[in-house]
Amino acid sequence: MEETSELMRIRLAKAEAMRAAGQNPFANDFRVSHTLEDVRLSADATAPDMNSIDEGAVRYRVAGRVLAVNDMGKAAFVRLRDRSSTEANPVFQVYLKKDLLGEDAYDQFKAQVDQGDIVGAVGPVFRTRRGELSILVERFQLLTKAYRPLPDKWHGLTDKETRFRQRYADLIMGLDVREVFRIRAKIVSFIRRFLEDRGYMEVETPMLQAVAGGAAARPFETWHNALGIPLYLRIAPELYLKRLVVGGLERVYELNRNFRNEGMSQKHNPEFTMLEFYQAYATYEDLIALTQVMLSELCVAVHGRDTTEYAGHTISFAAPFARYTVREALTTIAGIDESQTGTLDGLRAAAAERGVHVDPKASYAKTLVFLFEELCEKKLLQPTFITRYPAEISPLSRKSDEDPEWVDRFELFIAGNEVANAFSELNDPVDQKARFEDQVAARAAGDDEAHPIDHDYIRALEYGMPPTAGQGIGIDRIAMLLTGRDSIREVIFFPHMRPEQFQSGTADGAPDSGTSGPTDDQG
RNA sequence: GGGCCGAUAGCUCAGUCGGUAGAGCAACGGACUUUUAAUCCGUGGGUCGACGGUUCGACUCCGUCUCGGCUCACCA
Repeated sequence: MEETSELMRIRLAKAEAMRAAGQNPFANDFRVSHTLEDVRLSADATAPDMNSIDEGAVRYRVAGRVLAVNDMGKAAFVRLRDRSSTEANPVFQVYLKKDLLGEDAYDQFKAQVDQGDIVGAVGPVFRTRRGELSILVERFQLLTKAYRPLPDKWHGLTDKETRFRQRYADLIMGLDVREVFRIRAKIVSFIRRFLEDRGYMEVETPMLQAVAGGAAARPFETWHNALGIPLYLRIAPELYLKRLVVGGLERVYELNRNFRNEGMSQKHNPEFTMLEFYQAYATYEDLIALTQVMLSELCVAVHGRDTTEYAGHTISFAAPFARYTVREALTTIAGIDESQTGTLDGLRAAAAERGVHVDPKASYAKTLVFLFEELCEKKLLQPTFITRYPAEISPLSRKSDEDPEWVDRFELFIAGNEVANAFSELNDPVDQKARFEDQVAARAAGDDEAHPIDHDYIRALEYGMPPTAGQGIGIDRIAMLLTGRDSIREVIFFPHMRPEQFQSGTADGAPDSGTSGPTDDQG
């Protein structure tokens, strides 16, 4: 019988008492005229003291969640929070006086309202003796009874598991959390505007794909009953976006979710948000220029300046960003002799000298990139473009005109993380088919992340794709960077976690409701 | 997957070298008509993550498990 806490039972009883008195504890007949911040902005300079309120003063109709109540018997301050609340102004207080509100209404307020409830209040503004802007309440209404009590008003929610599982409670209490997601929303809308201003069209391509291509990752697999076939959640939209470029759309972008069935960490969530954009008649060099402008303007849009603080470092988005080839990075950043970076034996020797274990079966291309990731990546704090990747590990990239062993590709690193990957697109269908076949061979040899062949994509290229450059940017990582968060879970509303085990019959009785938990023999 | 750490009231935490637990906030009753984490007096609230073992006795010790955090590995 302890399924419902004492605190909740008391609140349920208060709602029942309201119903018995003909009142609705979940009313929806209150209209708001101003957010709490609107009130502050429109009245702050002019608010009179309580005894000087003009008869005809503006009446504000506000609503919000009750964060705290200071009850002084025949008067009370109620502190409200709404969508306009910020860390600078976390609550706005309204003042209830028994003589003004009326005895019945005031007694109802005291009998009905708890912290956490959502209420509406109407009245003129005034300034208290201590100088705080407040509303003198002439009408007060409980709009939504909260059955569950709020977390500690001083400490808020701190347990990360609870914060992520009950993001709603986290957002009620944590104005800094709201701010993170406001910045994230701003990032997304800025990028959309930025690309649309340059003639890009936003498109949506399949998330359920018969061939999960466009990247090297393990996909989630599902089953389509009607067609009787397996389908995969996309690991990237790349191949579909390029089909649209073949179709003549020339500048397209998609900003949406990808899914990868791989490990979770502070930097990886099974579903994550990726921007991909493609521009015909452009090269990866054009995208380098575009990316510098996009990111520095984005940073200014978010912070008002082109720098951001991350993990104790000031990251500057002032163009031009640093730029190295993979080999140059190994020389300049890891201190490997240039002569060693040109051969597999040289790379192996350099790795051995530094105590880095490399796969003895790995090719020159794989070893080169592996060593870059091991020795250089984490050191790239300021935005840095790394170019000239090996063709072998870039099956969708255009080979360099000067040297077909390399491709016209860059990755962008900031604060030690890869945030973008871009290249001039391979648009020769014969070459693309050959590269796919190499990948098929690699898969047969045990590389389960080798790219699967996509025959329809080859057919699309056979119609002719204009010379094109394309880029992917990890939006979650950009959001981490611009909000100073060290975990991807802090910038995703509902990060994936193992499902909670609920006891059957949670809130109110319903004894034989749940029990649907599989009673399996531990896996 | 490995290592380390954690799980005690609604929330934030303390605690018991083994004798079934405390504080603050929240709640409940009372006082208080300008408070600012309001204040003052009083009260209730816990299967101490789960299961097993040792023991006269386990919240505490041991084992297993669950969930989470950090970290390493993996992962463009």
